[in-house]
Amino acid sequence: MKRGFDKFRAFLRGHGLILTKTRELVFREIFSFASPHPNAYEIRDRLLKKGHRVSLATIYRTLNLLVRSGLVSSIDLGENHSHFEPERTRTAHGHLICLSCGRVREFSHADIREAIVKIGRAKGYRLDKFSIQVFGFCERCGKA
Amino acid sequence: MKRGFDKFRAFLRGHGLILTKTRELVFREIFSFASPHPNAYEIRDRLLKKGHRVSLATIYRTLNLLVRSGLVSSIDLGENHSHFEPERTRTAHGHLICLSCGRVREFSHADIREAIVKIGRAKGYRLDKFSIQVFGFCERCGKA
DNA sequence: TTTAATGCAAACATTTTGCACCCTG
DNA sequence: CAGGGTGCAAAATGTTTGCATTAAA
Repeated sequence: MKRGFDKFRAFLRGHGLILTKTRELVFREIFSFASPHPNAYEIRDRLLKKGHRVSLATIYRTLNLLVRSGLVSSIDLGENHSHFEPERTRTAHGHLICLSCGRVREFSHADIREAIVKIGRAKGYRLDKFSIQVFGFCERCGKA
Repeated sequence: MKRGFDKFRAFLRGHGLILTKTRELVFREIFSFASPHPNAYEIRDRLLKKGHRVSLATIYRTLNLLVRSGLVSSIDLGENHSHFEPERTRTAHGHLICLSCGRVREFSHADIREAIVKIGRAKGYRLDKFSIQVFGFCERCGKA
């Protein structure tokens, strides 16, 4: 996503930070959607497989920058660590997590989004973002 | 909630476990709603103030039992640890979290609940539970 | 050349676990 | 008395940070 990358560069510049090779690698890995909701370790491993050795410390630091810039959001999939995904305001979506096999599917919810915006407005909040996690058993696992 | 307590006792019995004084204390603390979404440390401190010294290990062990029994749900409020609250299927609600002051308010969403159930059904999932977190700035903090 | 970025290891925070001892049925 | 429960301390995660070194403008 060229647009996103430019935004990242602008964010860095605006904060007196530099666009480095490493930051670009992390950015591109997330925005490649190679795995839809990677965690920090997955990002590290994927980069390593491509021959890029980036430390977890740097990955976390870059992830924090991306989250602060609004380009990436950190999501909770019911595990004990964070997952990350490109922020896509246009295509509002939630996550459907199978409690048995762990599979994560997305679902869109433009209608739900509207309902939430309305709720926020009614309570006087300036909304930033929201997330929805739905837990259950997928078709395959549900047979049990 | 008498009903809930009976359910806890039944769950324990059904798993060859015992209802002890300590487990009852943790259960009652959560269901007292003294603080609406306590984390493990808050539960420990509240019990301590009432003169009950319970170790964090036991609190976590009991919380896990309560979550497994379906009586309590673990929620993510955007901090780095879990919060817990009594499960209330009837009064479906989400959490509205202020990014500035951290205040957490609840909102009900019977309509959203229906939309989600419909989505789950369409995808062949047997739903267990879902959670919605909305982040923004509350009226007071939004002025800035 | 100057300032920030990186890797490493140590520090942190949260949660889990092993083990000796305690309680409960 | 037997089996699970508890506290303590140690281990296991996931994430952040201090510091010496490296790289970018």
